[in-house]
Amino acid sequence: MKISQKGLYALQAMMMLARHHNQGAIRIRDIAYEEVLPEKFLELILLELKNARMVDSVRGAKGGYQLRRPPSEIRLSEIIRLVDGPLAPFGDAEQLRSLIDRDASHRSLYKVFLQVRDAAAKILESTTLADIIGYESVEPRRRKKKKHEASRVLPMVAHSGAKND
Amino acid sequence: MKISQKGLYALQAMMMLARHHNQGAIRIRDIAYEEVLPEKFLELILLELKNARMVDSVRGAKGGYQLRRPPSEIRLSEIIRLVDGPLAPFGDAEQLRSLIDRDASHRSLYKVFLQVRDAAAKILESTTLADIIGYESVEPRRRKKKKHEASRVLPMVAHSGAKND
DNA sequence: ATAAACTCTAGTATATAGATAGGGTTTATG
DNA sequence: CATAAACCCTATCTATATACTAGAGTTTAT
Repeated sequence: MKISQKGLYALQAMMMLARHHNQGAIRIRDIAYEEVLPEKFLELILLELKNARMVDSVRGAKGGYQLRRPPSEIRLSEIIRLVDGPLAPFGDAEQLRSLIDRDASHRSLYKVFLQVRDAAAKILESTTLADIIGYESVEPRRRKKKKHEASRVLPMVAHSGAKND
Repeated sequence: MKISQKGLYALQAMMMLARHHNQGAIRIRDIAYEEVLPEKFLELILLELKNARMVDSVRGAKGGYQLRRPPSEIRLSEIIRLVDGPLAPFGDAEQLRSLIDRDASHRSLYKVFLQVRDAAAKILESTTLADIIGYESVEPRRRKKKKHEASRVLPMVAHSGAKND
């Protein structure tokens, strides 16, 4: 899975709308300004998000966009899948499972691909917009922090390999 | 990270060479035939693998390619990074760490990207060619096949709101 | 000498990415 | 009810990447 510039814009726009949740409709122009995104391109992205029923639009003067569900119910995986396609590094999960069943000589390779996909899915399906917005939202209820996802303030600099990619 | 067709070809070629390790130089033609890959395209890929010192070539008549190191010392991550670039879903690990340090308003988002990258790296850096040519020997886990999803003729299906990615 | 085989530089067709342009439609508001 | 604000929608454009193909050049076994 590759997250494109467009995918990043979509995530940023959704984060912005999450920060302004239940403040009514937000204009494209304001999203573009606050997140520093190309306005006309953002328009297309928001249209796509609307057609996917992740946001609602209000047309006409005083119009704009707003989240259709609370930030805590919008997973990063939804946004990424919509804009950039499957989370699998090759094909999609169903294709991989099919190849694992049918292609004996590359079975183990496809199993590894599926492992990678599952690892990504696990992270992106369990992270919501509420988890990643700095917040101070007008949301009535506070977000509860789960113990096992301790707030890591420092960057994870000590990871597996020494490589940068 | 996205694995391209070319990346898949590279992995398949390396798996073939691993299966024939220390059987001397293998001709491009034989790799292409056994793995069913376009010969001239494969030629370019092998050249790239050679320049990256992952394989050795023997020129002239009776020439061919062979692995430079034993299969157990060649990680899938090396091959993928060479052909398809960084494992991170966006940018590379160094860029992400820099963004985490500098871009306060998107810090948490980039942290998630880095988590995804680390998860992929963990898998791909710990899996070697020896692990995946194993001929059912090293079976990490069995996939159980459901009967109703048995035969499928894999269409390259466009992604929509599917659950399969 | 010759043919087998890798080496290397180009070229090509198609798709995707990342936008921009502009007219159409809807709606608040005075 | 006129008008401007704002979303809606289709079209177009440029650059780059992807997935190959072609062919001349070089090396080496026999």
